[in-house]
Amino acid sequence: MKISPQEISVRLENFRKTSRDKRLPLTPQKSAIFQAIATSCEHPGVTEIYKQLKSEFPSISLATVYKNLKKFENLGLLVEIPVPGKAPRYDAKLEIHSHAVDTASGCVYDVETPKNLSLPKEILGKKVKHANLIYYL
Amino acid sequence: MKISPQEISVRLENFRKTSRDKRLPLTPQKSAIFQAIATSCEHPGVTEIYKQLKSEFPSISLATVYKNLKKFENLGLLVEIPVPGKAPRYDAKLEIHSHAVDTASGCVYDVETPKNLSLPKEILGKKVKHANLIYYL
DNA sequence: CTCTATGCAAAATATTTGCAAGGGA
DNA sequence: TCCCTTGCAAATATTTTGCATAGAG
Repeated sequence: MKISPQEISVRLENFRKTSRDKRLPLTPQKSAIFQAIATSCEHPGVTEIYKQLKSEFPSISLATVYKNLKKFENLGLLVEIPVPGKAPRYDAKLEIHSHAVDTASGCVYDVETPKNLSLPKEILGKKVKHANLIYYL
Repeated sequence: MKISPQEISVRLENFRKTSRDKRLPLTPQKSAIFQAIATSCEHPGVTEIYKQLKSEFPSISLATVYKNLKKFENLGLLVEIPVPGKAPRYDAKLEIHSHAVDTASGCVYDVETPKNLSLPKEILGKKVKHANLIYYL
């Protein structure tokens, strides 16, 4: 599953626009962290992002990654994808996601969401922001 | 949403049967932990379970709760419901079903699974044992 | 009797916070 | 200049592990 260059552009542009609108400084670290998520189909977690950026920013700290992820979430730029028994992953794609968890090996796979699944827009009077369908194999 | 007495019986019986089949001792703590989940529609998390059992078993340790939850999961007796930014909750309902997570309050609700959702029976050559659809509000 | 479970304490992980210095707009 | 951000270190929080003992089957 690959992300198209167009889709990546949309995500990055959205990130820059939001930063501008909220008058938030756009630092190299921030951009790199968001980009790491927006350009990846691996749904990286905190540790993966930290390790990946370590080469580009040798002095980057884990706290910076945590702080930025939290900020991005609050800004609605990304979504935390919880995976049972695993560290949460992050994704800049806001539509529904599906995962298949191999309960024996612990591996997590991306799978296509059923075409016939139409999500309710609201539940209990609240807007559905995101949905996660998890299969256990 | 309340759980019917019949449903609770089924869950507890399943728990006892599995323990017998696997020749696992059935201790009071274990039973209490499973029961706390099986009889609750609140989907308690580790801390809630621990606090709840503290009165019945003043010397129970958090480690025991963790160990048993992990064991129950491996036995397929319950399912972890991940909640973004919050501690995971647990659920003893094993059919394919859906949850709605209020990301602001952390509340977890049972909701009806869309009728039009037809799940694949197999993914990547492995049988789908269970599936969980989680909405984030 | 055998094997798993329990509970304690310690260790390992994971996440958050405070604060001084640095750097975008 | 004005804030926000960074990175370090320390503080917390969370989860796991080792081990001696207790207890179920």
